[in-house]
Amino acid sequence: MSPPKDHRFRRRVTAWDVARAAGVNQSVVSRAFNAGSRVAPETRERLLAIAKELGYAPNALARGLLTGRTRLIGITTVQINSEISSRLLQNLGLGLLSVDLHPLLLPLSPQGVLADEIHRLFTFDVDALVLVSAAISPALVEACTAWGRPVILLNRVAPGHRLHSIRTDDYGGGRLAAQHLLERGAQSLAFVSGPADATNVQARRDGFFAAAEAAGQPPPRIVAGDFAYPSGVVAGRTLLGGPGRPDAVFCANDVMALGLMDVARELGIRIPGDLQVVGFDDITAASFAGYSLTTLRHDLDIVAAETVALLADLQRDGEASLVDRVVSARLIDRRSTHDL
Amino acid sequence: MSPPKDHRFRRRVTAWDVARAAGVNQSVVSRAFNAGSRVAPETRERLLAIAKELGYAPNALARGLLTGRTRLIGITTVQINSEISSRLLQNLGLGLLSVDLHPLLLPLSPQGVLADEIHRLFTFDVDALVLVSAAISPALVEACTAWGRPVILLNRVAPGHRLHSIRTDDYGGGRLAAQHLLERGAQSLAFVSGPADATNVQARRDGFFAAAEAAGQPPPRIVAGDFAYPSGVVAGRTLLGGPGRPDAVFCANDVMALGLMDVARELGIRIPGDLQVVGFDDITAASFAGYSLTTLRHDLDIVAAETVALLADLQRDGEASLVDRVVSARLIDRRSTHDL
DNA sequence: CTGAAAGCGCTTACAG
DNA sequence: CTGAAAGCGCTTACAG
Repeated sequence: MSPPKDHRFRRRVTAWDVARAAGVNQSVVSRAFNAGSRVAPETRERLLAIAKELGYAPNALARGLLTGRTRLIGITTVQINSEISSRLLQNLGLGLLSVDLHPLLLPLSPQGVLADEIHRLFTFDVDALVLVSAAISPALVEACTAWGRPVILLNRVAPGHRLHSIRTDDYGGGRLAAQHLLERGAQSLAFVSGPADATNVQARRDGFFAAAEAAGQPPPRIVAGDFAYPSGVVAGRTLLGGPGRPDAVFCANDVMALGLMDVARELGIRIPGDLQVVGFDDITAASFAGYSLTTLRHDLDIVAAETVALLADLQRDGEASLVDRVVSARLIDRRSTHDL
Repeated sequence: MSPPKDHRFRRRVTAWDVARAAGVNQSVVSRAFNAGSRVAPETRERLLAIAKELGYAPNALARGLLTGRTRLIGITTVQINSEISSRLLQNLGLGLLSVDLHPLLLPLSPQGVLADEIHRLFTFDVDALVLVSAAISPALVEACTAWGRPVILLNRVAPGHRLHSIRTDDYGGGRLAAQHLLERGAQSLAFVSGPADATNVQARRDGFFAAAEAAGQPPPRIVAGDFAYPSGVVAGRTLLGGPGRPDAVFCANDVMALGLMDVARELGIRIPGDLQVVGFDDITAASFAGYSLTTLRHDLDIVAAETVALLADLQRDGEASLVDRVVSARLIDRRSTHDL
């Protein structure tokens, strides 16, 4: 086989250049860069040195095309800019790099339809897919199934499908919230909800209600929210402005809880004296001195680490038995439920 | 040329399958998928229909290998989990997809050395590189220069090098902060700084000091910070706890300003009556009712849009003249400097 | 307009 | 242990 002709667009340093400089066949260069291959140790060292000098490194695309393993992991996420998603993405990305896997991103606007866009990742031949906090539509499940490679859902579930799932225990977190509030003497509970299509919000609510019922409480009052700060303010005005004010509120996320706390401050309602508040997420602002919000913490490093471990296994073994890992949420006890 | 044999690892649907099903040559299938190529319109339609049925789409890796354009854009960022970085990443990613470019992520831990890791992106043959708020070391500049393809710095500069730069006007923002505070009657200014290696912090400080001097003020007092909330609290205690308390503070970012405001609240110092505060970034929490922080807003959508436009140009033309775009920061006037 | 062929940069059986 | 060759899935001159 002969060395390649000049490239149309640009000239890269290739294995042929190294081979020529070393006076060996190109395939030997390839072997020098593949741990498993038989090469004379001194040959390998010599080739590696020449490669370094020439600035050569194997082209990952060509390798991927040939081996069927691109080491590319498709990651798709709506709202990278939410604190939880972005922290998860950071942890995940760092973990992937540590096992020589590379995140190819497919960010989606909230209005975007994932099932339509997902094919972009397929054309790049990603080895696996990680869906971060994305809504899982039937069309999406179908596309993933037809695709035939591993898919991991983060903080979402799609029961009855061959999709791996790694997630925070939202139900357990909801239970903890109710138990904690009741232990501290709460008499009338309320819940501020999130977007209707987020399956994890439902789980948080269900856990909260179940624990309340188990303690002999009537069903908590529910106020709608959409995860954003202003909806927490609105919920606060609704719950705290009129008669029948609850003495304990569990918000489906922290940001809304902060809005509700700001309303309480405005109305002169003392926290935790007159009102206890619990959030979910443990965002940075929850620990600010001005709030000190008790909340349920996602263990995102665990979620990320488990995801990376699973992906590394899949690279080795091709397939793995279906994973459904639930990471428990931890209650972070702060002043919004707890006087110093 | 004959159709390929069975693949070692898995069988994809290829252009050959479509060609066989349609009774044409594989090259015709390729042309059907390339807008610029001559194919009989009816042939194209027929092929597209068959492709759809078979679930065929051209493999982006093979295409990239051949054309020298992968449509992959390397994006590297330290701390995706900071609100500004993650919002920038979200905007950027969305913009890239809209021009059929794909973000390959290289996240870095704060201790990570970018110059060492950057080669990973080179092996994937990315068409260009975008560095988000990364420290630009000489080694990094050298690696990028040797690589020879376009590099865009976001919110950083590296004067004297062939690296494009698109950034917020930090200096101008610093000036605006000082002017705004002085207009509102501030008598003694202070500045809470950020990490020493962030070039944008220096620019904010320089602008702030320059405008103070231009107004005949003595140089503001400086307190060190590191961008994190606790350092804002410490700065607050330092500045507000002792004698010679300033009546106006400009913080290098919002998070520290919030820490300082929480200290003021604790000490019973009224904002803006006794103390005016200005931040930088306009993070979500700055607009919370409990803070209502006046701040300088990055126009991240503009930064992202300009970046995408530049990358799209580069795809078309190969090279472009060096871009150094400065996007002005906008003062967002809230209650921390302004009674209702 | 379509077909046959070369080639992108690599990996991996297959000989020797 | 090394060389020669085939092939991953595509694009693009080159003929006809």
